[in-house]
Amino acid sequence: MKRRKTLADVAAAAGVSKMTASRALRGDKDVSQTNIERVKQAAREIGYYGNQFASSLSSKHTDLIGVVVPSLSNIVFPQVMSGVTDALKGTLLQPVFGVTDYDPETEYETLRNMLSWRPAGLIVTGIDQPPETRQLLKDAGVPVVQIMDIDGHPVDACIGFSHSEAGHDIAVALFETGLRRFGYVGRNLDKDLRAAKRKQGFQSALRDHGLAFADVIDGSDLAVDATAHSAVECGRRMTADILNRRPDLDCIYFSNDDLAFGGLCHCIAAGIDVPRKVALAGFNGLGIIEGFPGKIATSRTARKKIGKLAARMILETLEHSTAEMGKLHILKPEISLGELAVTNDKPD
Amino acid sequence: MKRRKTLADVAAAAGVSKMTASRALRGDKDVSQTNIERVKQAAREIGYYGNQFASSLSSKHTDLIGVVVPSLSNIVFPQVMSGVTDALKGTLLQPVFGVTDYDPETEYETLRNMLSWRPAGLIVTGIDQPPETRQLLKDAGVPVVQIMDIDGHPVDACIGFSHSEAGHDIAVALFETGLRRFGYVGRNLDKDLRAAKRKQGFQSALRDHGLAFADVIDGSDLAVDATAHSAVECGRRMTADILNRRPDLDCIYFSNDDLAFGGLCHCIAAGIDVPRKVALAGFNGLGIIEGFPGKIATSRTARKKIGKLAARMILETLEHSTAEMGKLHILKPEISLGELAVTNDKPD
DNA sequence: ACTGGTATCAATACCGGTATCGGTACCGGT
DNA sequence: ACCGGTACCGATACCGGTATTGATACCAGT
Repeated sequence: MKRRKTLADVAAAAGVSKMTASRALRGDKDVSQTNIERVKQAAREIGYYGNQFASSLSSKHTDLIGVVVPSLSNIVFPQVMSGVTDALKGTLLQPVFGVTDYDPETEYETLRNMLSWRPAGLIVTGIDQPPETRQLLKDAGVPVVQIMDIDGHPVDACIGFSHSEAGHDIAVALFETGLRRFGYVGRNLDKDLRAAKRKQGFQSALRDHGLAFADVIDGSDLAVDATAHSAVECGRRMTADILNRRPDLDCIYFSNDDLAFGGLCHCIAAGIDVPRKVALAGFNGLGIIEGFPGKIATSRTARKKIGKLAARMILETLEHSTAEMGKLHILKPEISLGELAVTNDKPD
Repeated sequence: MKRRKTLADVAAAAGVSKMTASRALRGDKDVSQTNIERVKQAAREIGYYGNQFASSLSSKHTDLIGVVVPSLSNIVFPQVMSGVTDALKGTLLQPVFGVTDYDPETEYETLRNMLSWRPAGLIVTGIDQPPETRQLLKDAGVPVVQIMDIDGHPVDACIGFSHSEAGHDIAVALFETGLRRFGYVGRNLDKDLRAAKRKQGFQSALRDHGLAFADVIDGSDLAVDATAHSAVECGRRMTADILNRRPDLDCIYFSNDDLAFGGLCHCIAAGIDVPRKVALAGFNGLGIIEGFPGKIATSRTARKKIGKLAARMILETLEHSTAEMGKLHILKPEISLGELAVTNDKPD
């Protein structure tokens, strides 16, 4: 393997100094038009591409934005990442992704690792990092945006919405359509803190009306092996279970749309009329529920937009060295009741 | 913002030289036990974490594995990424992801950019890169694994399967269950070359029996705005369209499971018996089709495993400086006919 | 006491870029 | 002819680590 081309090679080929070559390639000023072309031509000819290590080390500056998400299997996070990528397209900045598997320890390590790359900014999912991790973020010395959750104390900027409120709100909306006997189906609540918050919010709304979940399946039952099956499949089975135990339920709140959709699949296969016999409510507003439009109530979250905004906020902060956008952005989920809505009122 | 801690600070705090501190932190040899502890203690106290730029520049060595995927919105690729991440967990290597949006130009730029990080290895989706991009991969001087497709000439190692064969095989399987009037529903075939290959393979199998697609919707029709809706929603609408035009179809081949599932949703809502009135076939074996087990025929691809294998192959190559695993791994998709199978034979 | 070997450490020279700053050439104005 | 200003360029000194080499101390063996 032959030696990699360096800037010196380009400079030599173009007949200029390293410095001029460097400036020409970066579009810096103080280079004549002829030399710009000469250098670029030379670079292309010998197949030169820069060395970020040298560049970043020397300039004490990177174009990296660290993005930490808990999971890749939940489509929601790739969508957030996609938003970030879009917002950064065309800028000089570039996202770097890290996955934590919902594990605080892994999260800490991932962040440490990212910081060793001296990113220009950080986007981190969630707001409930343990103290040590928070400290890391605080001391990072770069803009930090926490996303997807605002129930807590942000380290710096924060974009998202309140999950407990989201749970609360859809509970109220469902209650107002006349539903009374609620069940809950979820899984991985021990790790997915935000889903747990939604459940709590839902419960608190029920309590306001003197109600409580008539039945709960949260995956701590061994009824379903959460890891062996897809979310849709789990939702289907858990729904079968809960409706078997409590056929009188008139509404089931799921921890997300995938599970809810699984629930719908069960109901359709079992000939259960949704939403008249039992209403189903999920969370996120995923594309999947468009398969049977209006059947599943949900809270539509602006995932991609959150990613975009987070990236833009970092950009702003870097450019103006102070966030002009404000430190907190709330993108309240929009409740969609689907067919449930026609009996009472009709939003959108 | 105070100056970042450097190795020199650690060394000073520990009362040793930079070099000794460096060795101690990296677990290199030639350091006394007492000094190892002294240095590590000092590093912890002043909150030191390394500078990858300096480290990698000096050692001419990185722990990065570049992973290039075409999209984040198609759940398949996050799953591949997830496989890579898993396989790399516990090693010193670390994945860095890049997204191309199915655009060759973006792919080229993404790769150039990755190479400027001097990765230790590259995992690239697809095998049909344009010449210039291929050259980049060839000259990279690091192990390159192309994944997800083997229909073509790999640059180096290659893990995946033949899409045209996959299309061909499921066509044969479907034909053997007695189906004869086939329709095709897909979208983005201009960009998703692998989907196009499956379609071709399917067609060639049909030709072998003197058949052809009775009708094709590939999204070039303006019937559905491909970008405005989810894949499931698109599948639903396109299926409605094609069955409206050709109610006599007895099987529809979709470019993937999302679309196929949308098709199933339409059929269920419209009271069309699947698979007896019309059979549906997709591709990938996504979790989503477990919502109605057995209803959709599909080819189950080992996406996560492909990611894992690719990462492991890079590891192997780096360790032994020669791939012991062989340069080509074919993970042939497993055909699942679902309910169609019971009429003829029963696999699994 | 002398030699060779081992363990441990520090000084030095880079890695491949970029910031900085001091030239040089050339221009128009007087 | 002289001067200040501008445009352009290159030598030099780093950036923060690591590979390399050489130095030192200490020990066992003879």
